[in-house]
Amino acid sequence: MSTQERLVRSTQELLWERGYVGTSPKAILERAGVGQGSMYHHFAGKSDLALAAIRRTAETMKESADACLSGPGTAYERVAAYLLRERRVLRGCPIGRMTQDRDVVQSPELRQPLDEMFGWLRGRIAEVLAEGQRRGELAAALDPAATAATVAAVVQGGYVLARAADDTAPFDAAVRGALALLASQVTPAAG
Amino acid sequence: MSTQERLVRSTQELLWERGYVGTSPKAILERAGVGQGSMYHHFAGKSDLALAAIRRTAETMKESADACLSGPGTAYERVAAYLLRERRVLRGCPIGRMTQDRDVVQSPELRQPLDEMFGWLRGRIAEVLAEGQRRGELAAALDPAATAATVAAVVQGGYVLARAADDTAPFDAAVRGALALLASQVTPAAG
DNA sequence: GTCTATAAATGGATAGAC
DNA sequence: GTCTATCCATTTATAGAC
Repeated sequence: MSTQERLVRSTQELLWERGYVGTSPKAILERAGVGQGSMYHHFAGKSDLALAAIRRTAETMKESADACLSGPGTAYERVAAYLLRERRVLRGCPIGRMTQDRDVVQSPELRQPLDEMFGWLRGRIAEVLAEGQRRGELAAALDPAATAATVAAVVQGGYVLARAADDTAPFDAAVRGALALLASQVTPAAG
Repeated sequence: MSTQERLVRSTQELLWERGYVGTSPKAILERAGVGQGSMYHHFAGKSDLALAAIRRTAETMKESADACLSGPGTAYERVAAYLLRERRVLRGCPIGRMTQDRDVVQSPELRQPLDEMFGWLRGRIAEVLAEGQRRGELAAALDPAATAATVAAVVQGGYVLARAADDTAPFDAAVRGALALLASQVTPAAG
C-alpha cells in the first residue's frame, strides 16, 4: 500500500474514533507508520488530509447504503434492509460524527462531502418510498421526502442514544419503532 | 454571580460549541473573566468542571422537555409539542453532542448524566404514549418504548442532518415525517 | 479566594539532510 | 520521497505571591 493510501486510511480511522479536533498529525503518522515529512509532502496539512479521508468515507458509506436500498423486494423491505443492516452501533456513524466537529462544519470544503452524502441518502430513500407508492405498496398519503428524512434521522439519532447508554438497545428500539410505524403504511393488498 | 457560577456557565457554553476535546481551560477562564488560579481552587481540573457543566445542562434539558411532555392535551399533542418546540437547530443538542466526544463516553462519570437524561426522556415519552393507549387515543398495537426511542432519535438525528446541510430543513422534514406516521396511529374516535 | 509566573507535554507546521 | 531536527503556540496543570 502506498504511503498516501496509508495516511488516508489512518486518518479515516482516527477521525471516526476521535473526531477532527481530537486527531493530531502526530497520531496519524504513528498509525500510518511514516515520518513527519511524508505527510507534508503528499498533503498540504491536517485539513487537506482530512478532506481526502472524509471524501473517501462518504463514498464508501454511499455505496453500502445503496446496496441495501437498491436491492430486491418491496419499498418497505428495502428501507428495512437499510435500517437493519449490520452496524457497529457503538462506534457511531463516521460521517454523522463529523457534523459535531466545529472545524468541519465551519469549513465549506470539509462540510461539502457530509452535505452531499446525507442529501443523496434522503433523496434515495425518498425515491424508494415514492416508487412503493406508485406500485401501490404504500399509502398514497405518505410524504416520501419527509419520511425519508425521518428514516435517516432515526439511524443517526439511534447512534446518539446508544452511545449515551453505552448499549446498542436504544438504537435497536428506535429502528424497531420506526419500522412498525412504516409498516402501518403498507397497503393490505401488498402486505 | 459567583466565580464558580461563571465558570460553570462558560463551560456549558463552550462544551456546546466546541465539545470536550475542543474546550481548553484557558478558553473557559477567558470567557468567565477569571484567572487561572480561581478555576483550580474551585474545581479539580477540566474534567471536574465539565462534570458540573454537563450535569447542569442535562438537568435544564430535562425540565424543558418535561414542560412539553407533561403539558395539556392528548398523547399525540404532547409528543408533538416536544417535537415542535422551538430549538436553535443548527447549534445541535448540548447533551447529544457529548456522545460524540471520546473522553466523555469513555469516562463513566461524565457519561452518566447523558445516560440518565436520555433514559429519562425515552421513559417519559413511553409513559405519555402508554397513557394515550389506555385512554383509547392511540392504537393498542403501538409499542410505547420502541416508539419513544424513535421519537427521541428523530430529534437527535435531525440535528445531525441539519448540521450537515447547514440548513434546518432536514430537521423539520424528519419531525414532520415522524408526526405524520404517529398521526396514523391516532384512533378515529380520539382524532 | 484570586492573581501571575512557570513548567512539561503536545499541537501543527517548517527546514533541510539524505 | 522520506527522514530527523527544530520551532513557536497552546494545553493542562502547579507554585507561590498577595
